[in-house]
Amino acid sequence: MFNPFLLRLMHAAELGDQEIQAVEELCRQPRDIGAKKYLSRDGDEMHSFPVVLSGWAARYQILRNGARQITRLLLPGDAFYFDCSPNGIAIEEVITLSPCKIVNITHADMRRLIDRFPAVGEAMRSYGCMENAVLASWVVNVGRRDALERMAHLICEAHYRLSLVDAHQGQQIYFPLTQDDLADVLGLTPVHINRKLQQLRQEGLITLRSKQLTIHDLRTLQQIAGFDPSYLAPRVQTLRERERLRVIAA
Amino acid sequence: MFNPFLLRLMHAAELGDQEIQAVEELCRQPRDIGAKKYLSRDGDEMHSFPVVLSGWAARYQILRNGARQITRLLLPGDAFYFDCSPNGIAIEEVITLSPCKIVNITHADMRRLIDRFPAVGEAMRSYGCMENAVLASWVVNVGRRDALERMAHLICEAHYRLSLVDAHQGQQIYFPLTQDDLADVLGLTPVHINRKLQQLRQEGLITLRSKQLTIHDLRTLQQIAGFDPSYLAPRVQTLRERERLRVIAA
DNA sequence: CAGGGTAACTTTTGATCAAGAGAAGCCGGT
DNA sequence: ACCGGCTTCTCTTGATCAAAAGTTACCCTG
Repeated sequence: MFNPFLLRLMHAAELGDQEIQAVEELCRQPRDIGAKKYLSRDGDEMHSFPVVLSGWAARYQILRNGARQITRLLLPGDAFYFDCSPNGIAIEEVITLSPCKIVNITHADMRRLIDRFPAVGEAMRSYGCMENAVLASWVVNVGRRDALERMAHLICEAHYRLSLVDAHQGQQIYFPLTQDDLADVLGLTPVHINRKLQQLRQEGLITLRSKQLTIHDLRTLQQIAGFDPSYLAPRVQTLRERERLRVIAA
Repeated sequence: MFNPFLLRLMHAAELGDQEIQAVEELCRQPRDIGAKKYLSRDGDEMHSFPVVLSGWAARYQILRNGARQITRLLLPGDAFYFDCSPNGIAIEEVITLSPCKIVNITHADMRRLIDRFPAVGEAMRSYGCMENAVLASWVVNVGRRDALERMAHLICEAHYRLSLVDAHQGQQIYFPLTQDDLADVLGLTPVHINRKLQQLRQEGLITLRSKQLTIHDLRTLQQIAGFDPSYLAPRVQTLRERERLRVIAA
């Protein structure tokens, strides 16, 4: 089993063998956890942060009127690292959307690691930039795109992000969001999601059945969404590095 | 003149005299810059990052259809640090919304500083968490709040963030956003912004004239917005530290 | 038989279009 | 430096329209 979190970091900065080994070390004891379990609750003191090694999770907020907005999707390789207020208190809830493999890394361990290997600190910063970019793209999505464009953009984003940590990823991806979840990601109602999903299906762009999403026409989907993956693109790698990445991912 | 960037970092982590001095060192050469000037353009290689010492700036994206969405407001003390793709290319544009005092810090300098003083690295991480939280709250704002609530929330956020770096801040704040800008922050049209602004005025909650915003009834505003500042709250400080902060801010 | 998905219909919110009033900067002239 | 007068942003308001939300009920499948 390869480690998608490590892969993320290697996309973000060049790591040597020692660094790689040290990161692996921290991911030793993953635990399996079911769908709809909390990884963090509002007000928790975060001595450690969860890292998703497989499965999907979501960070969200609930408003007074009961409305929910998902503010982030945690896909394999994603960490809940830049997600607490400066006083170390979790400000949002995180829930698994599917069965997941999770490892918890203490902030103390991470700090020690960064002190020893500055490159890891740089990789985390870079990872933070990526997260920040995704978040900003969500603001744009919800703020300025209509329902169909939002759906298309989300699908493109998910597909691209998954492809970064799983080379075997084809046009068929595991997509465990229910229509209710989608509504809470895109700031729409479930009924509306359904309609727009229909539209994408009718136009022959996707099929989505029992959490399997197949993309038939990525080009058109990107076209609709105005999707440009450069905001997620990994740093340019040397040939040797790319080779090593392939070995690790195998 | 105190340094709001330093203040931000001190809210985020406990810094000693040496760290403080070293940060001050990096902010030595601020430059004045007018309104509507670019601090970063799409595709720029970011060898350094701008820090806003006074004035307002905004990060935004433009869509194919010409629509603009502001994804972040840079207030005094804010840094454009977690805002490039992993390959170091700026992915969004940043423009000043008012005359600003800006200092550019090279990534190389920052890395050296962090290597020497891990506490600064921790402060930057913590600052990143705050940014991330603001971004997430914007997703919620645009995704699940109606026009009036969004306006109210933005005002509460701006007021609170400014109060963190300027102790003299009262209920009257400098608020240079035009109604067009507001529209692009909140994902609405300028016309609609105007109407909702009228409503807030008529209800006696605010006055806004020539870039001066006065908040008459913060409580009700927060009520409307469902605003809870804990996501922005600084880490708890010791009494001695708070004293020192006051001296620095004076 | 419950949860998730679909359909039809009504209502609301916010967008669009258009036109005019203020305000603020810019210019040349004294 | 001071002053009209011009241009260009901003802001304001009304009328009309479309997108998406609310509501309710039905269906399908595990």
